[in-house]
Amino acid sequence: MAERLAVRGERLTSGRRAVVRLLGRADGPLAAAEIHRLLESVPLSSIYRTLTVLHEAGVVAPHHTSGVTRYEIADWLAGHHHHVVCGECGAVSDVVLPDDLEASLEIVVEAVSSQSGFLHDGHSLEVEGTCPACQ
Amino acid sequence: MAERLAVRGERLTSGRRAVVRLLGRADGPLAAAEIHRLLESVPLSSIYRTLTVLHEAGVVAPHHTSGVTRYEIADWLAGHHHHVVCGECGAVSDVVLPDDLEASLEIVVEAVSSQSGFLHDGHSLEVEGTCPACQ
DNA sequence: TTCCTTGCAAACGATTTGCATTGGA
DNA sequence: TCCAATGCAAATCGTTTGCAAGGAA
Repeated sequence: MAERLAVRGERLTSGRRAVVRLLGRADGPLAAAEIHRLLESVPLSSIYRTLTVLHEAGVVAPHHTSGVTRYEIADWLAGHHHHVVCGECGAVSDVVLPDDLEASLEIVVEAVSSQSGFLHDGHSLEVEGTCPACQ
Repeated sequence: MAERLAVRGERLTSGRRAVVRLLGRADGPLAAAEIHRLLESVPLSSIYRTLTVLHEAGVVAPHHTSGVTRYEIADWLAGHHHHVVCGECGAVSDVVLPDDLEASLEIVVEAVSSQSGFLHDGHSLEVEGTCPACQ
């Protein structure tokens, strides 16, 4: 993963390492502000720059919810999964599907992309709902 | 649909009607700025307010992509459908699935929500890809 | 006539950027 | 050593809001 940055002539500094470690421990995508709250020593602007670099290097993936952009470790590093988003509080939680369901989802995705003429390179199922805490 | 607003003590004015008509003609969700470009006479702030009111009344549904919020006519009025999003230019296009695929998608959604403990009230499959123009 | 809606401008929150300084390979 | 990364402050972008004036029921 470090090579992923090195190849692009970029450095894996302590600040960047801290952001990656934090995202690795999280159980859902995090917004820049949320990361900054947990990593007070790293200024917000550096977190934004780090997330941009990591995204371009394919290490993290952005995810848009209710006006804020949250990032998480990319699928190829953390494993493929989906999200449930709480319509009340905005909480996002990861869900991993059993292989058979993932397979039938893949069939649906193929259908969608062929019907639209888009070249698809990924998919994410976003389920809207109400989280246990808000119910 | 007009009643939907009337019941809430709100009015279906010419500006609001224009926004709804425009969204009805669009073949994908539109952002406030995009609507404003097509409806120059309506000030941006009124468009934002109109979209908020229409959302609360359940007439339109918000959709978050690459940092901007786009709105489209709600499923119960326009029919249930999904989106393909272009990773290059951000274009969003609607896709309607045949019943059998929609049924298998529903099974997957059930699995996701039961696994997460969320009470699910809707779903949207977001397929990321590259649109014909950007290929 | 009564409220709701509109317009405009100012306020806001999230994200980006310029520039001098620091630090990693 | 050299070039990329950092810190800070100012700028930008999408979106929201206060308030006085206009318009629908």
